[in-house]
Amino acid sequence: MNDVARVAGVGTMTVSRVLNESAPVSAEAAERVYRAIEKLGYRPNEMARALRGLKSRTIGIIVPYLYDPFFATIAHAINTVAKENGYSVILTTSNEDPDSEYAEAQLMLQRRVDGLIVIPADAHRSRLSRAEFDKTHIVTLDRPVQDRRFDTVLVQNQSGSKRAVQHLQREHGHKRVVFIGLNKHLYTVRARFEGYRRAMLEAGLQPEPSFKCGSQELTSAVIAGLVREKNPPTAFFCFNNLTTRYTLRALLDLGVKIPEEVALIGFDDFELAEILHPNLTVVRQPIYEVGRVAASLLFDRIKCNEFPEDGNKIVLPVELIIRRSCGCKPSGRNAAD
Amino acid sequence: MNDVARVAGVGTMTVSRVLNESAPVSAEAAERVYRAIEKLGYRPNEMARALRGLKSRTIGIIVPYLYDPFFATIAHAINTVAKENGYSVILTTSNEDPDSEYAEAQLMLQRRVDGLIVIPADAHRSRLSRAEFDKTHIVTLDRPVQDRRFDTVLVQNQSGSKRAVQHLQREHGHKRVVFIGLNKHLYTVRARFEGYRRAMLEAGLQPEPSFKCGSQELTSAVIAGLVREKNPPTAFFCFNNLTTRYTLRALLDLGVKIPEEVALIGFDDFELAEILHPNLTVVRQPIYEVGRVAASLLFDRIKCNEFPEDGNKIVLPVELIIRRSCGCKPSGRNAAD
DNA sequence: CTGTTAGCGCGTTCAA
DNA sequence: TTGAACGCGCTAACAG
Repeated sequence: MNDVARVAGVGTMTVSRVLNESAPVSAEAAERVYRAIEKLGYRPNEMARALRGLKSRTIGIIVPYLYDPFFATIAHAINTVAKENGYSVILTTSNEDPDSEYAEAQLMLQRRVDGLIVIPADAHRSRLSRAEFDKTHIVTLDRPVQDRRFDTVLVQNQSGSKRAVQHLQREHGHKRVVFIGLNKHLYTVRARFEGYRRAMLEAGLQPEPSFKCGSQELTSAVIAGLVREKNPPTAFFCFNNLTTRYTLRALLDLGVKIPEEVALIGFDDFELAEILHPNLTVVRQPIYEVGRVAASLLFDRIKCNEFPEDGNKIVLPVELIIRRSCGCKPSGRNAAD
Repeated sequence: MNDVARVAGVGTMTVSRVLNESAPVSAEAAERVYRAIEKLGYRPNEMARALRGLKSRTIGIIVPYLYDPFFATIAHAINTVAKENGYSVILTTSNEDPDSEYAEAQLMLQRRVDGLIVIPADAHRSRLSRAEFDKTHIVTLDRPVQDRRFDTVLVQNQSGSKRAVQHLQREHGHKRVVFIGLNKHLYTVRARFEGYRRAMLEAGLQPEPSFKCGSQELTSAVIAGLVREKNPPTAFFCFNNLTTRYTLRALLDLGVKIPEEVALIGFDDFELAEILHPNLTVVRQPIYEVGRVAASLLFDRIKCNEFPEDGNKIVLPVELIIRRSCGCKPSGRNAAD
């Protein structure tokens, strides 16, 4: 910057002012500065700017995994909004481990991020509400934490699940619907199970969850056991993409026909759902939108620099996409909602 | 840091030395410093460290899109290696646009990244070799740029494609195999097409590429036209995941049976490939490995701080995963390779 | 409208 | 072994 100032024949402050448009500068001085910048290929050092005490123009994102398309899409959405706001994004993964999440969040603080967007690893053991994060804006998404101060973006997990299960019950007469979950620690598993449970209870039926479908092998074993029973389940409701895939695979290996022998609905839509045979009926969540909204919330906070007692809790709607795996005919119509 | 020094009753330099282990410090002084750090919850300001002229302990990644599982997986791999090296990652997307890529790369320089890993948007118009990047370590992957100085990680695009097409020709007797590409600008499209082309020419057959399958609609139109011909193609070779999906969807809509009426092999494996009906035969590339190797290369450069005339060019092997869509029986065996 | 002074938090250089 | 002074590149606050 000194060089620029010298070449332009002005003081460093004038250069700073030209760059930030923070104060009026005479047209000719500005012109000389621009030429000097061009000539020297000068770029301001963002580190120094941040150090000087203002904003780092950087936010952090912590997701469990990046290879999961759900999280990747969210990261993409956030990054897009960040760009629109002139921000950069530091991204890292927690591997669903609260300790790792905490360590990464601390590291981000050390890098002086202006805000943090987190998909919390474990709601119960989250340490994000510790005092050290008091002066950092935090938005959580997909899963909430207890701390009321954080803005949170969720989807209609419970009502979406309930609607899907009711579709199986009311339109297709299913009595024995089994819930396939990943594990019982995840907030989303519990919320979606609760929707399923209510639909079952309200229909006078017995909820039957399986929370041990964390791998293909486990899922295959569970499904095989179920299918071999005297009165096997006539439908499955799968918690997410992964469990849907495991269940599909297990059913395929067992030679069980969908939807003739058993019906299936999954939570979370994906690209190949309508290419699979049969097309999968799913509860679609607005993934990209979740990311966008979370990022917008964060930038609002950053702009106002407010730390409210109670953060916003935004719940985005989901949509039941009727295809064939539930037993409906290929009309391509959505559920009336 | 001043506070820590005061509480510990030492100078700031002693604190610095304890933190960096950059010089011997008496055990008792170190102990007092540790306690003061603990008490105050002190964390060093990474910005200031970076500003002081050394490393920022941050690398940048630029990928075209994040919602593409291929790129997301690579980002995940890089992030994992970065963590192992105590580095943070700034991540952004170029949207396949060289201008955007250039702008983002510049921004990363302003943030003083120690190195950059890029999936170049367009090999021909890349501006990564400009002088401003002379002092930044850059590794490219998936696609090369002309600049010989960069380390590059690629996969066997050409030989992998050739092998797949030869499998269609030799094991299943296909004569008319059509190549489905996304567009002709992408390096990977050209490389994989070249493998296909050679296989066809060596078999005395006419290569037939379609480079206009950039969307479902376009692909469906192309496939529909082809299928209606007098002697329609008996097999398709799809450039990547996306074109495979488009082609599959088009064939499905037209009611064409795979592999009975036409065979299909795609480049790049994906989770659902063995759940689809029929299971997809694919050329599998070691995605995670590509990311890992690229990151290792970058950290080697950062450690040695060398800027060689000629960078390494590493080509990772691919594997033909034989499933059912090529016409093979469901034996589950891989090709002999 | 413009330049000067000071300091953000750290690490290097030097002297004690 | 330790501390004091200086400067990395930038900008807020004040003078001019």
